Amino acid sequence: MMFIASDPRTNRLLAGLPDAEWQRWLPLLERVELPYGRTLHAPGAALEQVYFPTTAIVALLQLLEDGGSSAVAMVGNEGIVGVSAYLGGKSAPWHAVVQSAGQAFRMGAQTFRDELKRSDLVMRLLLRYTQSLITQMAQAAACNRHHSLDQQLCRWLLLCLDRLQGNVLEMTQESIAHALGVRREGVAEAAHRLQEAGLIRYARGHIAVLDRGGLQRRSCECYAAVAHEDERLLPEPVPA
Amino acid sequence: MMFIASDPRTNRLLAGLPDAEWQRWLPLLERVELPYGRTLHAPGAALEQVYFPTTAIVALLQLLEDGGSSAVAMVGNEGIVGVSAYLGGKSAPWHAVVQSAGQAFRMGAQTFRDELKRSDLVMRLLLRYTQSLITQMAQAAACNRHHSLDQQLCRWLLLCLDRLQGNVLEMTQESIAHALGVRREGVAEAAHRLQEAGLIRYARGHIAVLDRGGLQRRSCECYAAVAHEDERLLPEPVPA
DNA sequence: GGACGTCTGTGCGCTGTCGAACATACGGAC
DNA sequence: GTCCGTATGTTCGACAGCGCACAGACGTCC
Repeated sequence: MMFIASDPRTNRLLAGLPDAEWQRWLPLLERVELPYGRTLHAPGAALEQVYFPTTAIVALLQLLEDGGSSAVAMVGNEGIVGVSAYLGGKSAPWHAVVQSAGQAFRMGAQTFRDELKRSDLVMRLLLRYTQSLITQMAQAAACNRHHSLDQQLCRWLLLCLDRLQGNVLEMTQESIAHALGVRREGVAEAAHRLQEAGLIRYARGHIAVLDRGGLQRRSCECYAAVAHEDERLLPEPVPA
Repeated sequence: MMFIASDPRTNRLLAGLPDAEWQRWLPLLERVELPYGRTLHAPGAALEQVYFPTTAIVALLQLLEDGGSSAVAMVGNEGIVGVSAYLGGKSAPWHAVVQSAGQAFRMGAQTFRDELKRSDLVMRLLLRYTQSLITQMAQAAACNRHHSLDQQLCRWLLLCLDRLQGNVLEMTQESIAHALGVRREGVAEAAHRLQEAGLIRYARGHIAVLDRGGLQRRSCECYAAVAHEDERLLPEPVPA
């Protein structure tokens, strides 16, 4: 799709690095294309690489024994995939799966840890991101309990939209169902209602958002709550 | 109830401190009695104190605009209430409410931050706890989506039990309902079934666990998953 | 241009939880 | 002993989402 090489500083964490670190990190970062569906980390497996998405979106999925799943957070150009690298657990219990294809920059986990030891400022940047991630998870827990599928679909679309340029999402109802932990049929019905209302238009894996404000009004409070905390905690996005 | 002064090192994080820090921290810690229902932190409010529970249990509740709620994590003698103090957010979006009365040791948030700057080891201890907390939240999100009220009640009782000495929990069905984000009536029915099965006995705010193994069998996998990660990430509890 | 795989649409009965209304029971205060 | 507040028991219809089964519809590859 997009073969344009994205700027590493499209990623808000990389953009938030002090100049000294930025100069040092640049040669350590490797650009990678992340195809839809690629698994970046599996639960319990040792973490080899950390990823800074620029145009890709990664979902952190908690998988259950019965095959059920639920996204606990989404990571795009505002964050990093692989927080356990610095939290100290070496592995994490969730799957990190590419939800929307795109690019990311990656760094070896050990290199990353070594870098963190050198700069307190960078560590603080990452800790703030960690709080933003926790906020997403806490909100997801409450949202899963209380809000309707329709509301959650709107939330999910908005979260994706914020992490992409443009207004078209490349994802099937099946993959959304997996992320939300609901049936595909449920997503189909909800998506149909949104299309009827003129908020989106979709076909075979392409979802065009036509009325962003309308989505926000149909969404539960969870989207705004998370977005607001992100604003508070994370570095500004770099303007295109 | 319990007027016996608990040992600060009943808290596993305090117990995991290196000796030098332990000596320095001891005079900085203040013992407090935490009555049932006390709010330690409100969402958005600046964090003044951090708490290390010893015999108390604190629930982190995500509150929604419509009055709905859901516990995103539970903090007892294995943890600390107030992670945002070191994550850098100054405040957090959830309520920290005492779910089971008992004692804790507290420290001023700024004092705590100053101490953290002095020791990398302590920081690493706290980061590992952070991962354990994240694990709880992620599991809670998936659990809220997929598991039955019965299973979740068992999980909740077991989580509480692990953080207390003895086998009696002092909590009403109402407070459990609030924590799980369900109706009191639902908890009443589920509790009745557990009592019928001989797993618990309860009356007016006292719940005696009679068959812990039975609870584990009825619980969803989420309890074991969280307990296992705690084991992996946190310092050993000190033996009584 | 035909075949096949992927993506989406739609129907059914089933079940767990909700929301509301009400009944009972224990326990401390006076 | 009486009263009142708190904790618990029970039942009702309503409904969102599930699980299943199957039917189109579009794209792609030979």
